[in-house]
Amino acid sequence: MLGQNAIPAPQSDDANAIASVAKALSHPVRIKIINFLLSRQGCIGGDIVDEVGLAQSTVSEHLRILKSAGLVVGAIEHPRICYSLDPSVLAALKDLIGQIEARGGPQDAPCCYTPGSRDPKGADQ
Amino acid sequence: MLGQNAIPAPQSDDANAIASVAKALSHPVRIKIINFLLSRQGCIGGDIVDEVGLAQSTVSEHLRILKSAGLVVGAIEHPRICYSLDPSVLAALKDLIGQIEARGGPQDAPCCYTPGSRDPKGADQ
DNA sequence: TCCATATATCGTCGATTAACGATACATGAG
DNA sequence: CTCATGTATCGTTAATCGACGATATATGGA
Repeated sequence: MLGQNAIPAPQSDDANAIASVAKALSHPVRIKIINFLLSRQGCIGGDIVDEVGLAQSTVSEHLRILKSAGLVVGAIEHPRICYSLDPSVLAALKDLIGQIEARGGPQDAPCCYTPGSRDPKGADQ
Repeated sequence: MLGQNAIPAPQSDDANAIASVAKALSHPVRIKIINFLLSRQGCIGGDIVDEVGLAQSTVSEHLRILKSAGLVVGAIEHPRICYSLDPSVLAALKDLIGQIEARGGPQDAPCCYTPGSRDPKGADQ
């Protein structure tokens, strides 16, 4: 937990960008599509429709979301589209995760600005 | 509604877990809250309500979402709650991002299984 | 030319989300 | 006990999402 002062905390500009990428990742079907793209060396046609058990139009919509988030690009092949992953938009999210991990768990944080009270016990909710 | 219920897809469990965490990160206000928690050494009371410009009940709801995703824990202090970050649930998402980044951009992937066609140009929409 | 294949788009419907104000709940202070 | 403070919950409403079938579009092949 040392180097993170070299990395400036993402400001409200980045909040929207990070949230957009996270939103694209926030559906199990889209995670499955990404895993499927990872399991092949970068290209698939409509095998994705078989992989997830949903209608073709639904899968196309999920692919549209992934593409508009920049996570997936589609190169036009024959009548097919060749989909592949583009990691560049993940940098800010990865950085945020790194910052969170860099600070360790909540047990490391001595609880804060109460004048004269006892130690914080791990109470949730 | 018979989609991914009983499908024996390999990483089905993982997909749900990753999507849940990503969903908690998929709103700009929640990213701002996380950034605010990062900017302090782990603890705040209701300063979050001042930071984001929303109603107290709305902020409480966002905190509830972050807590139920496991990203934030709250230790009860005086009348306040001491919030802090818990990085442990981020491991799977971080791993997925690492896998995507490890494979490089789509330009590295020679496009796939079309028998005798030319190179794929970057056609996106 | 016409057909088959692969993908995208449209319209709809039910479910979920995000926001708010009002109010309830706990607890330390006086 | 009563009040003030900080947080959570409830009820509502508008907006967005996820899924579907039907249909449109593009293009290679017969």
